[in-house]
Amino acid sequence: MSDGRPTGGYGGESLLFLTDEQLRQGIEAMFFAYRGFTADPDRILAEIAYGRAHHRAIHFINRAPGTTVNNLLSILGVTKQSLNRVLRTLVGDGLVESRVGPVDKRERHLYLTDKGKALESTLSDAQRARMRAAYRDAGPEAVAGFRQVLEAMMDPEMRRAYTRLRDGS
Amino acid sequence: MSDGRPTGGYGGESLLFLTDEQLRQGIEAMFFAYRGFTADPDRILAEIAYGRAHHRAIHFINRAPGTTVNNLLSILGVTKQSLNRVLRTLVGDGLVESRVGPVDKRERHLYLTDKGKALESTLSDAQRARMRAAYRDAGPEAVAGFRQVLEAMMDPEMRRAYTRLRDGS
DNA sequence: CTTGGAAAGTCAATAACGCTGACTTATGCT
DNA sequence: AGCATAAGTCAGCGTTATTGACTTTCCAAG
Repeated sequence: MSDGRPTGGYGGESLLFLTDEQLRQGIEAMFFAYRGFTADPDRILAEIAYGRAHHRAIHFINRAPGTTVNNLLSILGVTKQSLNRVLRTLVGDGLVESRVGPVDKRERHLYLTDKGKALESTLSDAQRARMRAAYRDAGPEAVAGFRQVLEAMMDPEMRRAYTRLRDGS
Repeated sequence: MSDGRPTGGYGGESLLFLTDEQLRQGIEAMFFAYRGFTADPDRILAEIAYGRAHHRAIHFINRAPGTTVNNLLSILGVTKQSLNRVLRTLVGDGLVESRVGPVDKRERHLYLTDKGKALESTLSDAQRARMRAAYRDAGPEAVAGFRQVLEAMMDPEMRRAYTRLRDGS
C-alpha cells in the first residue's frame, strides 16, 4: 500500500499513474492549487471585511437566483446557523434581498441586489482571470481531464448538486 | 467579459473551453471536489480532536523529514504563531519530534515519530483511496490534464514549492 | 569580541467560520 | 386540530487563522 508500486490487480495496462507517489503528488497539487484558487477573491474580500463564506453565498445566489435558504444550505454544506450569520450581514449590507416565497410563504427566496451583483462580478472576474490563464496554458484536452477527475472526486451528493447547477436546474 | 462568448483574440481554434460559463463550471468543480478531497481525513481528525492544520503539518513533515520550522512555514503559508500552536500539540502528543539543528543550532528539524507516521499513514490512506478511485475512473490522460491545470493555477511561489517537493528537494 | 540579525518560541488579543442544542414564528398539509 | 416544514434566532463553544510585541538562542560580519 505504500511501496510506490501500482496497486490493484489489473492485467497489463500501464497503471503507473495509480502509484502512491503519483497519488501523493495529486494530493499536493490539489492543496497548492486550491490556495491559488482562493487567493485572488480572498484579497478583495479582506478589504471589505468579508470572508470566504460570504463569497460562496454570493456565488451560488448569483448562480441560482431565487434559491431558498434550505437549498443554499445543502449546496454549501453548512448549518443553518452558520449560513444565517453570513446571510444576515449580506442582507443588512444591501447585497442580498430575501423575498417571501410567492407560493409557499414559509420560504425565503434569495436574490442579489445590484450592489450584490457588482461585488459578485468583481470577485468572479478575479477568480476567472486565474482560471482562464490556467486553462489557456493547459489547453482544452487538459481541461477536459481536469474536470473529469474533479467530478470523480466529489461525494455523490455533491456531484448531484454540481451537475444540477451545470445542466441548469 | 460576461457574455458567455469566448474571450481572447485568437484565430480559428476552438476556444469554447474558455467561455465564462466553462470557467464558472471549473470554479464550481474545484469547490465541490475540494470538499470531497478533505472529507475523509476530516472525519478521522474529528475523532481525535485534531484539525486540518494538524494534517497538513503531518503531511509535509512526513514528505520532507528534517524540514525546519521556517521551511514548513513557507510551504503551509501560515504565520509562525499559527503553526507553532499546532506543532506544540503534535510534539506534546508525541507525534512529532523537534531536534536541534546539527549545523545551525538555532534551527529545529522536524521528524515524525513512529506514532506520527502511523497517523500520517491512516490519514493519507483515506485520502489516497478517494484519489485512486477518481484517477481510475478518469484514466491516465485525464489525470495528466488534471495535474497540468492544477499546476497552472498555482501561485508561482507555490509552484516552486510544489515542484521542489515533487522532484525531491 | 561586540553587535546585528535570523530562527524559534511565546503571550495576548482578535476575528472568521464552523459546530451543537434549544427555541420561536409562520405556514402548509393531512 | 395537530404535526411537519422553512426560516430565523440565542447562547456557547472550538479550530484556525490573524497581528503585535517580546524573549532566547545563536550565527556571522565588522
